[in-house]
Amino acid sequence: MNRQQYAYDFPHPALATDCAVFGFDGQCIKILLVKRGIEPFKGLWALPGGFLRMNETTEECIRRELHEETSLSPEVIEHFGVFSALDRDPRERVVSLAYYSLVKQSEVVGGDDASDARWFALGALPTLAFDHKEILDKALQTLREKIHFEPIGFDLMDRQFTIPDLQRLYESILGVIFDRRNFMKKILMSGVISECKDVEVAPSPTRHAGRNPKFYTFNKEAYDQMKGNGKFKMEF
Amino acid sequence: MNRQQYAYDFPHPALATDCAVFGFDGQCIKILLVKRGIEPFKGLWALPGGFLRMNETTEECIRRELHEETSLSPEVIEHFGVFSALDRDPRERVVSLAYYSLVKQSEVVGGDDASDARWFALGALPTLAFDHKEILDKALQTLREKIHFEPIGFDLMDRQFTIPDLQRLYESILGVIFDRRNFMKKILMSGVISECKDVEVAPSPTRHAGRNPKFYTFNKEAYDQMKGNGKFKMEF
DNA sequence: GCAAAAGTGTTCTTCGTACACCCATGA
DNA sequence: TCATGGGTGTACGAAGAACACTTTTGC
Repeated sequence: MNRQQYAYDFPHPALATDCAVFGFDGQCIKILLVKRGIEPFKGLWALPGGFLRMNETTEECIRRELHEETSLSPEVIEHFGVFSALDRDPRERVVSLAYYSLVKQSEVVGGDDASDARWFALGALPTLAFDHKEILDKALQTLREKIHFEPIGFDLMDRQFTIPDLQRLYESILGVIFDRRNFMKKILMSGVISECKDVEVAPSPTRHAGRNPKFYTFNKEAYDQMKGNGKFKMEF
Repeated sequence: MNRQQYAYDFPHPALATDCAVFGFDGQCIKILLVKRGIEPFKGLWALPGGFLRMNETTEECIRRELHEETSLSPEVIEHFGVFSALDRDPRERVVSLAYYSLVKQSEVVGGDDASDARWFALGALPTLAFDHKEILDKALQTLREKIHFEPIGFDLMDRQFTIPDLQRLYESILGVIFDRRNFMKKILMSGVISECKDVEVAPSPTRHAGRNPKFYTFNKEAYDQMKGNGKFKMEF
């Protein structure tokens, strides 16, 4: 294979994408990391991602890399920042476009048991390669800011979910405790969720006692309409 | 000069930055554009910006380009998006990092009279080069979303400002009309502005009649403290 | 039967909103 | 003197916050 076969009039940095993938297991928020198989930082854990190809946009790039490295094809992938410190990659100048992704439990197909991709709780993160800790911190900050005002919590829940589960999600992300009655009232009054008539969900393996909760589903049409009107309000 | 002197193992896109610069003249919000002196799109208006150099971060890049092209060194420059369509630049594959900037009237040093940089009202935009109309639209959308919950309006006002001016700014950005008394109450109750004892501002040239308004200043320390507490609230 | 979790309503307070008059200034 | 714009307070309604008991289920 030819080396140095791509030449330009002026210097070009390499352009990469990295993605902080968030998931929720019913109790707390988790991050998906992959173990690096090559140098640099071989053996360390890193955010999934890779270099941009010339025939794809940056969002296509991160979706391709995510699928290659973790078998995921999440609905929600959003750009949130640029990391361009001069020495962030020891090989050459690499600018990284940072994305976050929100995946539902039902989108996780398994396959990450014996592989080199694993979910980590926020409190038990390993040492990360490159500046990925910094990227992850900013992703978390972005997630916390957005979830105050936008209904992105639903993107982390399965299509059918219970309100107590949703409350645990919010509490896990924001690090606070809400009153059950007020939380339920606020969610129901927002008008964007509706009760499921036919529940198609297996009982959660994490449930142990207590009354069977009702299941709800997110009503995207209602949300889009209210958002268009400027009538949507859900603040935490 | 040597051509094609920079070579790599795998193809690299060019990386550029572009910035939507917002200003407020006391009546309505304006955008700073520069006239292109070279092909492609020679003679058309464009957002200020340019290619990343290898010895600077992307934020340093957009600050340098902005200073070179418009003589501005604004306090506030924020990244808000990536534009990476394959054919967005006819010369070669160029990925653009999009920034917006908020400049105070007092930061504008003049110098843009006979030059190729001009302020345009939102309703009187010329045809823009590249995909810069798309970038500007997304910048505006980002500005409108942020100003709902964050005190970025102050970044467009001089250090000392009047509440009616601030109200005009909000109304101009959001395209709505507020009740004067309620607007003033909300701003004052937020606790982040305080009345100026010694006013050092020349009377506005746009004023024509009416009582002399009071001047206020943004109290950044109070804001930072309230933001840390999670106690800050100012929603429009 | 007991512990753990989920469903449900009311009161009080706070905040948003609607609304009208007087005063200072420039033309 | 008149037109324009800025300052000020109140009353009503909606939304948020605090708060306890009952029901269902697994062990």
